[in-house]
Amino acid sequence: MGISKTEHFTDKQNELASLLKALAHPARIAILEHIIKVNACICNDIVNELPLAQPTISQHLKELKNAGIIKGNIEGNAICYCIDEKVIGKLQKIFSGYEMKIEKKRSCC
Amino acid sequence: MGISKTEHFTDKQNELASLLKALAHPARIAILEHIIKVNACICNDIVNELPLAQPTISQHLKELKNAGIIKGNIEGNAICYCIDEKVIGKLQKIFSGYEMKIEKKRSCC
DNA sequence: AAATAATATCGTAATATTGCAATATAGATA
DNA sequence: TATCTATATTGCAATATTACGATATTATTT
Repeated sequence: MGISKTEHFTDKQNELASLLKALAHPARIAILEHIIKVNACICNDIVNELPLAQPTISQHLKELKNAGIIKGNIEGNAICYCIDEKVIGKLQKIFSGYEMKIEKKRSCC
Repeated sequence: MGISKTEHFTDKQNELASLLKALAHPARIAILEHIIKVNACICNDIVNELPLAQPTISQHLKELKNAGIIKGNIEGNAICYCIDEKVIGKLQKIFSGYEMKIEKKRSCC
């Protein structure tokens, strides 16, 4: 198949899975980390930084942008990308929540 | 293609991407959340809980187990699954780290 | 206005993922 | 030992993802 049966899960579960999928690629992690490091940069900086062709970088940036993880501002003929704190913050909260619940219970295995 | 050029990225980046991929499916999020909720359960509980066929659940469990997110103990003819705290803890720390770095800088867009 | 620079989009080939029926395996129980 | 119960594996069809060459778009520079 290759298609996920999203209709049976909660909106939160689908959203989280979708966010994680947007980050679940080493190039997109590398892009995220590079933007965090330099605070903001244009697409071409990333093309020079990573060993991938320009259309491939553009595609990865689009996915990160669609997920709300980064945002881009037009600056002349370039586009300045930076992190949108909200989504990373959301992920951090979700994993903190998981960890707290797991710590409370434990036992078993 | 469909193949990722992992050889050009750091081990940490590849590992994180791989972990996130293991969680990047609503069924696997639902499985994780169910196990957290009930602390530990056998595969069949999940089959009854989720609207997916037994082989599909088994496949998702395998991926979560390979990623180290859950672990399974044989109990008679059933297998008792529970969370391995280490990996969720690792993810929580990584996202906390990202958030701290982002908060420190900010500006731009 | 032409050339250049930065980015996006399209089309496509290679590969990966998802879901499940059919079947295998292994322990429990009658 | 035959049957039942729980889980895993195999094989396959449908779909998604990844990567990139070719090309389009848009703004800047000459």
